[in-house]
Amino acid sequence: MEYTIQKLGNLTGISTRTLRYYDEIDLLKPARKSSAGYRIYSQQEVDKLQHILFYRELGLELEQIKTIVNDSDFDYAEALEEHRKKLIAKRMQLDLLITNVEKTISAKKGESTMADKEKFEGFKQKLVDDNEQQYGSEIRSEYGDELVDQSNAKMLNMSEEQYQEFTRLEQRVLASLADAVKTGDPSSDAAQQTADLHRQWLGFTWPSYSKEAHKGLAEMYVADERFAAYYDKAHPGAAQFLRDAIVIYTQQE
Amino acid sequence: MEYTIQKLGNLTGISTRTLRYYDEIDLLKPARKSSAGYRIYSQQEVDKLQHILFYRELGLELEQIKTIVNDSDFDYAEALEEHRKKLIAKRMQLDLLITNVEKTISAKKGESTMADKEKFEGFKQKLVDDNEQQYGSEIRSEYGDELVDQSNAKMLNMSEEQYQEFTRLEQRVLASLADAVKTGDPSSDAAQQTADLHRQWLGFTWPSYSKEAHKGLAEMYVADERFAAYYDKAHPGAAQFLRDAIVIYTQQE
DNA sequence: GCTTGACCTTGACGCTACGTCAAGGTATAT
DNA sequence: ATATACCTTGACGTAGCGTCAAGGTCAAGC
Repeated sequence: MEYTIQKLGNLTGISTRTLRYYDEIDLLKPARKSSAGYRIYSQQEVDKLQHILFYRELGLELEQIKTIVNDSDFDYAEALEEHRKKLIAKRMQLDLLITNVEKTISAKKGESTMADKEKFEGFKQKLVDDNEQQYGSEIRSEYGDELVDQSNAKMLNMSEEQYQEFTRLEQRVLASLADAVKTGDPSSDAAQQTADLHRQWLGFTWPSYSKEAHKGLAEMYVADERFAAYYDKAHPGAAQFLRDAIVIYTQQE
Repeated sequence: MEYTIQKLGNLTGISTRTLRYYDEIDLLKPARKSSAGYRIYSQQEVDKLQHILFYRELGLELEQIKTIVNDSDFDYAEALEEHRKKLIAKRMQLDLLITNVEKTISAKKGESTMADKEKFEGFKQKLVDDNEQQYGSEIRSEYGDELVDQSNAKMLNMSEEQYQEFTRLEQRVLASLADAVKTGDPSSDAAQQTADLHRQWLGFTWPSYSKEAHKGLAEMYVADERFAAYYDKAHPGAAQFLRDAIVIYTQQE
């Protein structure tokens, strides 16, 4: 079966302009051209187009897609993982935006008592600061821990001390965990202390404590490899160990 | 104080090209031009630029900003609210994208037993369906339940990023609550929106949603002083208010 | 064989918000 | 006078097409 450009367009829901563009950038070339210069596509191109659309659906850039569909021995996995990171970074930026917009809205609505000018100045300053922070972290790496930490701090709207307290506590959890894991016993005092620190740490971000939630989170620590990696950084097997300790901890009392 | 283009650029961190561009599109014109044709900006323009940058920071398009800063009697609130909705819609699209990418990654890793072709076909179909759903729901309303549910589904396998997402959502609940409580009306849109955010937030830690459980938790918010203290931090009486809002929310429909 | 209408071609501008030369004039200090 | 820093306008490039525009081709009906 052969298709003219419009036939193919109707089949796939892609505009003829787009198909011509894909031809132009060497992403998808027709099988041949008719004597009058018409583009003729065959089944192979239909299949290839489906591949292309698949990746386009995932938000990849056409240049990347070109590489993927042309190089048969391309590392899809890595490309996708890379792409995922980019998307997540984007989402974090969006989150920042949304928060700022919401702040602005509520400030505009709520505190008309405040001198408008003054308010504005405050916002301006804040945004400038935000900007610098963001910019700085962008330079550091694509989206390193810093950005995450900073946006967290900002978002949490914690006071600075609180935030430091929070991160300190996190460090203490890690340190304590590294220590406890050496005992090899999740029911040991050291391990149970770690679990308790972990509970306190949770208190910063969760409004309430429940054993079930705590245990649920612990399960996630082993189920999700990214989480696991975070804790295993402290010591190999630490995520598993922490899970066990928390399970015991939540069964207590 | 008067500024040449570069002076102004250094003052505000904006490139001269950008300033020239803003002149070109009539967003920010210099106060006057020197005899040699140099752009001269005065204090007024500095202030206006700050306004512009403020809105730009919020992700508004320059055309919109032009309207806002030129029409003195413009409805900021509505424009911002509109913008917020757009951002949220974008974020949900991003969430879907991320989900799809993750699905693809895990499928590639996990089920290499499946014939590649077959797998692909499935995905294609799935993506098409997703697409239609997405498109459909976008038409139905700005962001219908489907999208919310879909993004919820993803959250159930919480990863590290998702955990951060979770904490951010929590902050949004608080911000929204602080805003809503000022209306004094638990049935107001703002209050109901807060309740809805709260529901979404629950989705992170509860395997399934039920109105009863939701309402039960709300009751606890006033019964237990620790809960109350947490929410009252946002605004005195906020816990009570949130309870009332959730009760109304769960009675809906 | 001619007309009509549907389909095809290439070419080029438009969109967003600038970055980045390029070619040439201006201000200031030495 | 010269070096240097600064200014101007003009124009191309970015991603992924949408949207004319001007003109050639094909099948069908007369």
